[in-house]
Amino acid sequence: MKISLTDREADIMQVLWDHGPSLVSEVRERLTDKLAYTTVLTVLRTLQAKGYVGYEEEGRGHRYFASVKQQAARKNALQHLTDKLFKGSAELLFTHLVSDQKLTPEQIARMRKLLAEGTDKDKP
Amino acid sequence: MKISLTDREADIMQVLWDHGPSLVSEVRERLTDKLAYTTVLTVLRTLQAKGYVGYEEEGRGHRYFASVKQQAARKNALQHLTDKLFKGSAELLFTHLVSDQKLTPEQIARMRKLLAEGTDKDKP
DNA sequence: CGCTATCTACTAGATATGTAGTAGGGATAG
DNA sequence: CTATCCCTACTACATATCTAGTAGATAGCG
Repeated sequence: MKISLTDREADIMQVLWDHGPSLVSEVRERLTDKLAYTTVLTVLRTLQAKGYVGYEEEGRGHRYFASVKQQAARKNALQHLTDKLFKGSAELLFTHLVSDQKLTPEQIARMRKLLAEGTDKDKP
Repeated sequence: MKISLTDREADIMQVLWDHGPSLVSEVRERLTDKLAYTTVLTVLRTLQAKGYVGYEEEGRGHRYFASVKQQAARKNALQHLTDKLFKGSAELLFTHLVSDQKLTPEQIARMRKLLAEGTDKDKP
């Protein structure tokens, strides 16, 4: 499934991924930006219409849960960005990531390790 | 400057970055999607309003040019994505990049080299 | 039972995005 | 010169996004 989240939708999905199934009020409390209750509800309904969240009845209200994996959303967004601004080259994106961000030696070390593992996987 | 491009805007900036200052008709010809002349013009004017492109008179028409660097746009987009979907962690984004994309051994090798250079830069 | 708090559903309006048409002016071919 | 073509400016309109208000249901309190 193709997943495309707007900024605000991403904020809300983040809450659901981090905290699991939540009531509207719980999502609202956990958002950094303080929005009206109905605003949060509206976005949740948009997400539901898109098929990215579901909910189950709980008492008088609904408990919403993410129905797409964070991994999938990340992959989609990364793919989209790669296509739109990096000519489809993940390697090019990586280059910018390393050049622009100020990475600590520890981060670089971990990244190297990860790359080494990736190479090893080719000969199991 | 904060740079945020919509999908279509990115398409058009890409043409300007790749081919340099261009007439509307030239931009249009180079776009993958075939759009009406006026559509391209409208987007260029939006970009101009945002300060991302400028133009100079040329004969009867305008020759548009990017006034923001591709590097800057890429950095901004990467930063935005990192913030929105990767909890602000470039390292986390990198992890997904390596896991999700099918990278060739050559690409991995080049990435390792790049990381090695990054490490070396710390002790010049 | 009636009041109040809490929910959802529906509605609303501003702004952004995407696409394109019409009007009108200057250049150009005959 | 005049019919045509290319180009910009302005306008239009559908859809998406963002935010929030109003209406109405329900549940618990006293």
